[in-house]
Amino acid sequence: MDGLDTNKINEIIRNASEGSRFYLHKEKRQQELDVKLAQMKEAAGSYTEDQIKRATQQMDEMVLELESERDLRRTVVHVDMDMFYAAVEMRDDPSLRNKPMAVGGPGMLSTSNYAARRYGVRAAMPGFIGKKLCPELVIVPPHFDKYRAVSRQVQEVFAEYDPNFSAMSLDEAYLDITDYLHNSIQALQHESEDLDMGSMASAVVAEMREKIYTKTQLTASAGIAPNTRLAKVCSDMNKPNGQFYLPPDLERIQSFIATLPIRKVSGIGNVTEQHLNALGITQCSHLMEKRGLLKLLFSDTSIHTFMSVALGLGHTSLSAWTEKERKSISTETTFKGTSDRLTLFKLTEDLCQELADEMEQKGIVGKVFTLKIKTTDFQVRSRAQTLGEVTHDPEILATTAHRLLLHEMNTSDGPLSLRLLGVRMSSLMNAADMGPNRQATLRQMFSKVAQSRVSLSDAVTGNENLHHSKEQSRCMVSTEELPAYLHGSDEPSVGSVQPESSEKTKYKSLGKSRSKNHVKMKNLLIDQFLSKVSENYGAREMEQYECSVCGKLVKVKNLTEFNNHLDFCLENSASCDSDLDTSITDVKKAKSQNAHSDDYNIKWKPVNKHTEYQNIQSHKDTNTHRIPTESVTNVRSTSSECSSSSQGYLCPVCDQRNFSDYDLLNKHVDECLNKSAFSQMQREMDVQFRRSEKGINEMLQKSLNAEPVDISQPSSSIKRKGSSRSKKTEKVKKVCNTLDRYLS
DNA sequence: GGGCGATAACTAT
DNA sequence: TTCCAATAGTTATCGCCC
Repeated sequence: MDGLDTNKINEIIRNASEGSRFYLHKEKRQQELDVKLAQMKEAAGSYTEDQIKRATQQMDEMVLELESERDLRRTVVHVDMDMFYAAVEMRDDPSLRNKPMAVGGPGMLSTSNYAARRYGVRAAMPGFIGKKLCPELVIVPPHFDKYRAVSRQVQEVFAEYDPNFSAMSLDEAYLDITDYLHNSIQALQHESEDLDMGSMASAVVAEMREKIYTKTQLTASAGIAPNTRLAKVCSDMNKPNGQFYLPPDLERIQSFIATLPIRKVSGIGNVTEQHLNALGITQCSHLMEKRGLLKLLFSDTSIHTFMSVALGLGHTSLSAWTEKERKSISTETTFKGTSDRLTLFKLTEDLCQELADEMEQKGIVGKVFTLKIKTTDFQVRSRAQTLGEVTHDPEILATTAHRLLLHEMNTSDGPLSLRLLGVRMSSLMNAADMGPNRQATLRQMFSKVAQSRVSLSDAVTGNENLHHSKEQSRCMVSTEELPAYLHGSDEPSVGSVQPESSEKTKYKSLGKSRSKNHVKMKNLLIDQFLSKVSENYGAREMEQYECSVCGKLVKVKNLTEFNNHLDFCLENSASCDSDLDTSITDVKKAKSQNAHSDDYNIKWKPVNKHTEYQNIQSHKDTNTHRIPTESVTNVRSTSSECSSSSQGYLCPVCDQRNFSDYDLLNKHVDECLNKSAFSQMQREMDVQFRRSEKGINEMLQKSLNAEPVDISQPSSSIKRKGSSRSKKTEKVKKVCNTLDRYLS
């Protein structure tokens, strides 16, 4: 690209973008970087000679170690199709061949042909600027299906030389042709005496490029070197339609590397280049010269990379390098900026569906969900949440995404106006590795509830730290807001405790297929639970206790909650007359009667285990608490006379009992949830919640006889429940507790 | 204080 | 007349735990 008037090009680009939000943002970023660079320079100047000398010695050890791992035995090829997308378009439309053209859209160009590059039009440039640089520029929309088809043809050629080649993208791949060369040389040795590996490699690669051309009418460039890093640099040396061979010779490599501009190295981009430039490092040999300074200024990972570059080292095994498992999967979309909540929620949901589909198709599930947003001012933010379990369920992703998005909306100054939304899943694993029980079991569901509570509160706490907002308690995501926004309603039902109204419509409308019913059901439970927790408790820390009765780790807000859990556990295993089961069975029988009973005025009968539980207080410094075993062993010995297994478990969905085994019940409930229509299920569950709550309450009233004790308080200031809370709050809290019990 | 998981931002292509 | 992407890996930082 000699003779390019870069000054003129830069001026046109500046004129075209100056004043735009994008440009302003870019300038701001550069200013921030400049500050960092200045700080770095200052730090660099402050080191004494002695410090640098010592750092250099330390680096020498690293260099020795790296050098000892040098392997020059492999012949690696990097093949890169020339201006791939543009080349395909030009091949298929001869009228484009002599014109400056680019593939892309008005928003962004993917590739340009060499005619266009003369005007400064290149990849990653917006189309309108391309037009400014070159008014006659033809912009062709991309045809990915076509590129994929061509790519397959090219890869067929690659496979002839290395069946285990690594495709980096549609137009780029690494090949290890060492074995191919050995075989060829053996086959040819009878004919010629002086076959050296170098000319053989060059000939083989030239032949490969020729085959590609014959097959596709497209040219490729290639680099041949002892490792991937060098091969990549070499493929750029004689572009287009050329190749470059760097022999496996230490001296040749060193001289090749020495004058190589650092920016030519894959992995060193704009920002890293600026960092290094600030220290006077412009070519690779400088990296070695200033290694002491680098050691003092950069992270271990960075200096390791820098030294590898300086030595001309790289990967020599493609399989070890590229066959790493995928670490994340994502999708994102840019749109005309909007602050319309309904639109943003809908978009988010669509993205989640898309991501879920792709994950399902690839057979992967993930555990960490990340929402990415870009404001109309080009500010990029990401918000992540770790899910209770691995999944690729679109509903779970969407629910999580909505929570995070809503939180951003609530914490933003003024309306949140976005131009990009993205969703990403990481911590991936193969869906097949999840084992036979792919559906969430009830047990998992319970743990999911607990974990969601923790994650959510963590997420919010994280945000508090970020924004230092004083209004954070208000920011606790109320999932009850979602349906209102999703349906365009003006009235988010924040704060209302009416499980029958808002949530039901929400999930009904989200529901698309019956097979997803169980997930919806679980989401519903979680959301009901979460919204109430969030509303009443704010984002407080959860604590974990080990229940000596059921043996599970129970996550609770405070000891009172755990107290309640223990009571339930103890009562449940000790109860010979099966009050609980009866109460749940009664639910079904009576479900037509007074389904909307609003009786939340449960009078929790006292649990006079105060003295026993006080011991727990001393363990409060850790997050996991263990109940003194003596205090429960007694209870257990009495209860063992009448274990729950002899009683059987009741399916809360269909009324079938006789499940002697918890896991059997679990499976059955999942099936049940699948079978029934969702809306009906929800109605039933709602009724069951209340009835079982009532039943539990009655049961407790019968069997317990002291006032409840809030043991999170010092014994001298034991409070009666509700004494310091409003009636409504108290009521809601009880619903929460009941739900907790029900789930446990 | 090291190891590690969670989260957010950065960087490269 | 308008008008600057999409995807994924890496790194930094914080808090928790031992």
